[in-house]
Amino acid sequence: MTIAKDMTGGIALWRQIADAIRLDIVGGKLATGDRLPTEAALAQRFSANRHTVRRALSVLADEGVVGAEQGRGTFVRSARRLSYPIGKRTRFSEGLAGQARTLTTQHLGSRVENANAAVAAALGIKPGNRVVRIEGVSLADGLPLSRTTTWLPYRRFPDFAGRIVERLSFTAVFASYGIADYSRSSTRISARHADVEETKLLGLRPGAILLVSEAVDVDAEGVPISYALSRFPAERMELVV
Amino acid sequence: MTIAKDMTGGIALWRQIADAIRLDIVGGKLATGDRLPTEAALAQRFSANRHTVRRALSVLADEGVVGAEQGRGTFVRSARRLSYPIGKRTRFSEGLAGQARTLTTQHLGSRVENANAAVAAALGIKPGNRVVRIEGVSLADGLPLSRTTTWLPYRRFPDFAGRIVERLSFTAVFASYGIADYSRSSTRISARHADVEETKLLGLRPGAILLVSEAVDVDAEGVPISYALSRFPAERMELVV
DNA sequence: TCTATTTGTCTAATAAACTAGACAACTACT
DNA sequence: AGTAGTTGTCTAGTTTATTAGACAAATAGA
Repeated sequence: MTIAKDMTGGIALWRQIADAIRLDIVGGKLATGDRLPTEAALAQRFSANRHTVRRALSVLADEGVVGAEQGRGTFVRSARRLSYPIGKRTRFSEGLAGQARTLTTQHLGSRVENANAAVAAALGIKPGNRVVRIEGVSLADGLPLSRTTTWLPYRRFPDFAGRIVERLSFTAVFASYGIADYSRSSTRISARHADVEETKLLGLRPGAILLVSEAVDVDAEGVPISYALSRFPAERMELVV
Repeated sequence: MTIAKDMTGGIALWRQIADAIRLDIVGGKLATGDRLPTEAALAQRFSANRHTVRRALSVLADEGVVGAEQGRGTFVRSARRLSYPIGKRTRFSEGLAGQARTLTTQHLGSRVENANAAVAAALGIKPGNRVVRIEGVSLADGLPLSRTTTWLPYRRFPDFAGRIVERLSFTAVFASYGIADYSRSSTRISARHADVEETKLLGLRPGAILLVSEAVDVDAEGVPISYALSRFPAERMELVV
């Protein structure tokens, strides 16, 4: 990975270096326990000052990705990235089972609002129609994995918000509405920088990159039942189709 | 979209503002021809100086996303983002047909090398085995859409490099090896910043975000035939499953 | 024509990022 | 004990990003 020497892209040099090293680690070039090149060597590799490299390393140390030991070197601490499978039958908890010890979902709140153009198009209803909007965050072993906003048609699921706080999973609440099975109709994937709220809720550093997934689930008859906008930290997650 | 006021994340303020406005445009909040808020209003919205906003707008103007007109305001020029479909039968040219007038693929070169751990695992061969590596860039209406590196087992496809320059598509070359049909076995999707080479080849500005797709194609018997690492500019493309 | 609004351009000052060099503290090895 | 190599810390100077203010140039509408 080569990086841009001229700071004309609006990404600070220390961040480019941190991203490049993190990529070597999550990409498998450096395994857990490996010693990184010395600060001097990294400075030469990136054509940067040693202090700039140190700043990048201190960021990675704060993330828990590496750890420096005076006199010995800097070592890789942890190197795992979770995989989130996407397919016809995508279920959140099933997909990540086995990759983490504990998996929790926090419901941050919900409200009824009028559908904007994007939500209406996804759910196949008219803009302005009432929809239930649910905000949530999911965590694996205490580490935030995704920030999700879900919209559902109010007419069909008037008390969805009330039921989601009792039953823990969307699957269970859908079942309570008589929907035994549902499937994924489409998933759109994009990427962008995190904003302030996402940075806070996901425990990221400002400037982190998010994978953004927009998914529509349909019932057995093919009628849209939910539109979910999920944001995953790209440094901790990858999506698998 | 709220942005981080304190520049502690290594992303320059003008870039955060440019990203936020671009997101409003490709996300549909602003349509082609719409007038943006005035520079003063944007400065207030982002709690930044007008000059910082102007820098963000000049970047978007260079990208062709907006255009400023003295005395009148700044207007949205183009707002489209191409969708790249991913599924069991993913074919590059088919997927984008209809979204662009012209679709071209440039072959940047190829060579035979030894498979590293990642490539070997994807192709189901031993690390160190010989593989053909092919570099390419694809363009829609002259605008770069993806940068792809493909690895194939040398034993099975010794002259793949020679044939790809004559026949234009991978599908055609596979057919010349007697592979009438093939399908996508898995696709892993992640995101990161572009490096210098990718920035140049894709015609991006430093610091642009890439969607990274790692795909394995298999023949009718399920034997891996290719491992492709594609990088899409997140500002111009989204992936649809 | 006049006026309010908006983008374009210039100068200047402050804050942050980056570079440079020197030396201390610690480790591993001879 | 001595030495080479590594990370930790300090000072200082340069470049870049950001803010601040003023005014010119163009537009639209009264």
